[in-house]
Amino acid sequence: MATLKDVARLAGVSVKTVSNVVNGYSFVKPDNRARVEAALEATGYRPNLGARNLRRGRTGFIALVLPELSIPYFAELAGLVIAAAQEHEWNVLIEQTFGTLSGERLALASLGPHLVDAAILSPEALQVEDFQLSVPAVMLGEHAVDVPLSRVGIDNVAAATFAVRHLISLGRRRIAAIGAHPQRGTAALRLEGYRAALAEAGLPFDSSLVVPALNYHRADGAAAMKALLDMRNPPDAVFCFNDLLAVGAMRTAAERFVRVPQDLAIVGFDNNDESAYSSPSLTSIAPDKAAIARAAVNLLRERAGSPDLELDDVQTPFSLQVRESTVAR
Amino acid sequence: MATLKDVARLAGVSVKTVSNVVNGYSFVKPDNRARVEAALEATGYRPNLGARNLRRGRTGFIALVLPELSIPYFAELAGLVIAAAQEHEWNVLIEQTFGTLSGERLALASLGPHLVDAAILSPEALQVEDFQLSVPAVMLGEHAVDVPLSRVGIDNVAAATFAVRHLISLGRRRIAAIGAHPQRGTAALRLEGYRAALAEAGLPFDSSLVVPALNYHRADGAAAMKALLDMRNPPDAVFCFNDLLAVGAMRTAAERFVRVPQDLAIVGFDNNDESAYSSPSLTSIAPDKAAIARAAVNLLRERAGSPDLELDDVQTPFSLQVRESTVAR
DNA sequence: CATCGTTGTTCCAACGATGTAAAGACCGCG
DNA sequence: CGCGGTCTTTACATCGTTGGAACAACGATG
Repeated sequence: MATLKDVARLAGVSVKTVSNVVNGYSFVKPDNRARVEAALEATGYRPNLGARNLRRGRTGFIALVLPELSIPYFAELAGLVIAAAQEHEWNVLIEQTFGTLSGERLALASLGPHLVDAAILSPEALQVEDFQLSVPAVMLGEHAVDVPLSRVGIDNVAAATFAVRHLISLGRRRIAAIGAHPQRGTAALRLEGYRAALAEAGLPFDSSLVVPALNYHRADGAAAMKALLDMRNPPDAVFCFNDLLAVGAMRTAAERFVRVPQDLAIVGFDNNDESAYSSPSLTSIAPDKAAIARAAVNLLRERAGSPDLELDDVQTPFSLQVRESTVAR
Repeated sequence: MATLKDVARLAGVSVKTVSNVVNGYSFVKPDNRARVEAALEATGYRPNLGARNLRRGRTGFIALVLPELSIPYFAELAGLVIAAAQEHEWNVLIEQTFGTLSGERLALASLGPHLVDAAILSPEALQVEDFQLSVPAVMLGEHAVDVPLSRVGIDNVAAATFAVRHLISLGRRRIAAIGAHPQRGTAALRLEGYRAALAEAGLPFDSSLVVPALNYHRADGAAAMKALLDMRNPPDAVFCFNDLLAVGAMRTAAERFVRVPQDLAIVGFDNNDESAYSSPSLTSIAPDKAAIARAAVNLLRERAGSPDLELDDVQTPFSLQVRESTVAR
């Protein structure tokens, strides 16, 4: 692998002149520049990023800390973050926490300024005292406790209200919610939006219709739905706090021969790619994931330059994708 | 951020002694070791990986080059690769190619030895002449042309034969295939397996039942299925070259009120997480993804040590998950 | 007591790049 | 012709780390 020194020797100039050419410094004599460029071409020189970054005091990496790549929402988001980071010459390092406190702490601990310039976090269980980060960071989504970090995401309360309002507008009156969780900030906010929509329509809040979910996987949604269908007076609609829960719920409904949407309307949250292709297809709150990714990376760029900018809260747009799980073909 | 120098000053020893302690060198006097360890603790020292790797001539990163993280198979695999790499102190850098030749070339070009120690590739369109890699690499899956790389993956021909044999054993006689592709190696092999199973059962090969797919997304499967159902003599079973195609095909079947599996049995390939929860759930070839990830990382470990090991071909196990898309509840 | 081998420590150079300062080339002007 | 200023290039130090050589301390040995 060619180094600056090799190129310099070949071109008959100093190492620094080559460095100047590589970095686009203006004051290089045309014939020297030409010789250097020829030598660069001939050797196939590629800068050693480690050395460059050591010298420049940055690493060229950002971390993306998320629960699991096997969760479609995070996989899709990760792809978009990688693309957005690439435009700013950042490489993305993905750390999986599996949603556990220890996993998240481990990931955070490995995040030194020597490894990454900044980080994007999607925490679920972290405590306030854990947020002693040594690099600028942005948080995606919402957290249960107030945390000294900038944030990017949609307005969860508004989105949840919007979703439940949609169910109400279809004439549903016994609307359940799946996904309550003691620690997750987003869960609390979506529940709040659910209650707001009910109140707005003058519908009673029935806590037996709120089913908690320890995880947000398909299996949890299926289990929660079983519990709801076993009730003496089952719901005529369900608002699920993410699409995986909704997919699980739909699966249970199908197994029990409950017709969706006739007997039971279902709304999800996240608008995973798969939700447009299920049978029935799933109505879902669709956050603009690309906007989230771009906003997060942009925030980090500002923060990485000037570390002590004040906290920001970027609200990205969302919409409701209405599909067959609430409105039959 | 504390450096070795800071720690050395605090402990009253030389930089190298601290380095020795950090790297577990045996011959350090107990009291010096103790003082150094105290100083390490006090300063919260974390080695600068960039500098360390510059000196050691390695980077601590491996690249994972894949089409898209939004494709569940790759997302699940990426998660497993990250986990496997972590056990060998490797960080994973994900590069997305979007399955295009230019995207793959771009990704390969950015893979210098200064950036990564090794790479795991999932190429789709690359030509033989592109495989001039400057780092050890392993390929996942199969490639259309012979390529000088070690390989990890399942036996695609055997798996495809197994899948189609299953359809035949259910009494299906007009079995279609969705996913033929001029460039993809896996497509050619799966097609070969499909033909082998037909031949074995004495069934005729009908090329009008083989539908190509330019991409392997859900939309492509849906479109291909439409074409099949529009035939004068539509098939009674479909073997799809991946689960996304199968999901798309099932969607089309549902829209046309074709009953699965009664009128049409469907088998997929990859066994995505979502395939267990669709309605009907999807029968699919299930490669052992964790085994693939582990094998790939292990191969790279050997190759990174001694670059010119002979090519290897690791066959990982697979099974057939039988579900409702071929056998009704 | 000189010598030796084993331990323990330090100094120096190097990895590949870039910032700084200073030196060299070149120009026009008085 | 000498001076000052603008280009252009170079030497050197530096980022934080580790390998190697050199050196120092030590008890044991002959």
